[in-house]
Amino acid sequence: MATLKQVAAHAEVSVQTVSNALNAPHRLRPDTLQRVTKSIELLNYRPNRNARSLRTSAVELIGYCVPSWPHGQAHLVMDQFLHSLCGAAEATARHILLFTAPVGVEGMPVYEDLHARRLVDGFVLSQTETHDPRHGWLREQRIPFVSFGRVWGETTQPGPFVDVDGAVGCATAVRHLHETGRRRIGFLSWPKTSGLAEDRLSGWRNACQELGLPTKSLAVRCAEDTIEEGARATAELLDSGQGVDGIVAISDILALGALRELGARGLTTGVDVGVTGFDDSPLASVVSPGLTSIRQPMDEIAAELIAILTEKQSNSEVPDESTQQPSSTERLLQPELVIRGSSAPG
Amino acid sequence: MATLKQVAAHAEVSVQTVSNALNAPHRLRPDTLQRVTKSIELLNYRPNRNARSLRTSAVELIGYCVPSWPHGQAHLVMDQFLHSLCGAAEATARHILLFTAPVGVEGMPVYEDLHARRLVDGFVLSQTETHDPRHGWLREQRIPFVSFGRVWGETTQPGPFVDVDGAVGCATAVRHLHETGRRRIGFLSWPKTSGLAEDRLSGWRNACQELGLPTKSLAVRCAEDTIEEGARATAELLDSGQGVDGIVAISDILALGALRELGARGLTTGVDVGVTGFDDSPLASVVSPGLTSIRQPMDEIAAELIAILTEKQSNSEVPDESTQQPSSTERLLQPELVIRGSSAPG
DNA sequence: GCGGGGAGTTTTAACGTTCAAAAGGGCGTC
DNA sequence: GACGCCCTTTTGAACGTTAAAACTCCCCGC
Repeated sequence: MATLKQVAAHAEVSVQTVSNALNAPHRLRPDTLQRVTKSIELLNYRPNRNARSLRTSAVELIGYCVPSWPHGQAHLVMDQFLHSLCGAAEATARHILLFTAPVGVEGMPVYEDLHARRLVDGFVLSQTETHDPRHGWLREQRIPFVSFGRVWGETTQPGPFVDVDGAVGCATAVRHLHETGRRRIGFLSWPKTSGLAEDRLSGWRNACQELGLPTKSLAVRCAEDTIEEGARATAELLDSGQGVDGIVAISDILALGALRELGARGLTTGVDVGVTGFDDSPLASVVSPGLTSIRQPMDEIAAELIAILTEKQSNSEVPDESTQQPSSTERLLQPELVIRGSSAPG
Repeated sequence: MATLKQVAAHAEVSVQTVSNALNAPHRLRPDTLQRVTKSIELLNYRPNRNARSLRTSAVELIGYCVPSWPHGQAHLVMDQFLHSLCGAAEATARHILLFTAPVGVEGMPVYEDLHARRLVDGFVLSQTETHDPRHGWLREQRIPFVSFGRVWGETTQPGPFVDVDGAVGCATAVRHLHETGRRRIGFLSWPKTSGLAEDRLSGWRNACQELGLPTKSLAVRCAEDTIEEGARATAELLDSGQGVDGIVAISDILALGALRELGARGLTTGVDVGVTGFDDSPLASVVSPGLTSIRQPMDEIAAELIAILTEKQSNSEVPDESTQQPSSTERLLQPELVIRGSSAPG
């Protein structure tokens, strides 16, 4: 494996010149640059990342804790997210390092250790919980991080975040169902303890009120995110005798439950009742009729996450104690409604 | 951030002694060890991984290419796999580095680059395809790797692998359905081009023949892995007039299609017809009745992958040109049938 | 002709760790 | 008491890179 020294010898220049050829080519005379470049190619030289990181004390690696869900409750869009995140990281010559850690504050020593041993420069957090303790902890330790998802239950966010406007997403779904002629639109939600759920619920309620649609007793809470619960809640809506003709579900799984219940009752999804889900998970396109769903713009999210994290790092070189302003970067991105058969004009 | 030097000064020993305290504690006199250990704890010292890697030229990082599927066709158990893989890596003080690459041989320069720049020691491959070119390429470059999944279509495997015996899995499913009283068991498969599918199909066929059950025209191929196709194939089976009372599906998605079709015909899953899926994806437990499914032992798989990769690395220190035997490590693990309502005694 | 300046290049000195070899100290042996 | 040996600790060098300072030309102005 060729080193800088060998390239230097081959091109008959000093090591530093070769280094400059790669990191600051404008400093070289054009002919020298060309000569060095040729030697680099000829010897198939690749800089040793460890040596570079040791010198510059930047590893260009970003830590991401792979979430461990209770069995059966899986993150159906995680592979999409990871793919986007990797892509965004690579666009800035960085990579993603995966690790596991206990949930909550219990896991913080793991984060701290990875940072102290210089395995990563910073972290991308996801699966934020209400009053998530990780953000504040990392902030105190001055460990760079950015969160995918707001921390619910706080008046001010404990750090930079990127999130998707779930309320707007649900409002869009409501308006779409309204446009296709639905007038009694129900909402399948989660327990009140979920900040995420309350946010999305508010989007549904506001949109309905704006359009002059009823909301009273049209929101049903599901105890867990299963097809079974979605079906049960749908049954509840249909049995309420309000003539429900549209259902906005807070997740694709619950929406699938709705589809099942409609089918069981001999109703035609997309004709008798319009249904939308959330996340545009693989399920949405695999089911039939296809499930209209609210898609989070993963590529954009990932790009913003990486951008915030990298600009944070370069800024943190001047950690001015006195003017320690939060200056948290906050990005709220707009989701996109992917329309499929489940909401076809009825 | 404390360094070895600072710890050494604090404990009044040389740097090397502190290094030894961590890497070869038996070399120190007990009292010295204790003094050094105390200083390490007091200063909260953590070795700098970059410096260590530079010196030892081992980064303890394993590359894994995050698969990019055509939209809609997702890897439902990827998060399980990644979680297990991370855990196994961490058990040996290693970590997983994620990256993206074009599929097939096109992506090999990315692998080569990561290895040349010393970002990773080796790779875990997955999503192997028939005649996958990656394995041979890596082998030629003498880049350590291990494959999750056999390379189908080869007479000898091009490298070490860990895989799950899909044939045995399907045979188990057949026997289970037989035990619960089913006598005409169909099989939902994929196109013939999939080596994976042929393997699992053979398991179904052999088990049926062993039990004296019919197989003729009881295997149906689905063009793609969707609920729609699963439903269509199930309809085909039911319409064939053979009195099918059991269905072994090659994937959970296809099984879901079977469930839907049964429901649509007023048949009760688990009573009239028993159904099994494959992978025990989150869907299996989220659907109702729960889907009996064949679970791949992810933790065990991951542990074997990491074990093979790490022993490979320590062996490769003696790359004896003359006795260049393949010596590929090959592990075939047994899957486990997770029984749920979809196959309840009928 | 000589100092000033700038572009291009080299030299020096790290970054934090580990390996190899050398040094020190205690102890038994003859 | 000199020698050798083992056990522990130290010294010196190296891993491959980059930041910063130093050096070398060469051109310019006065």
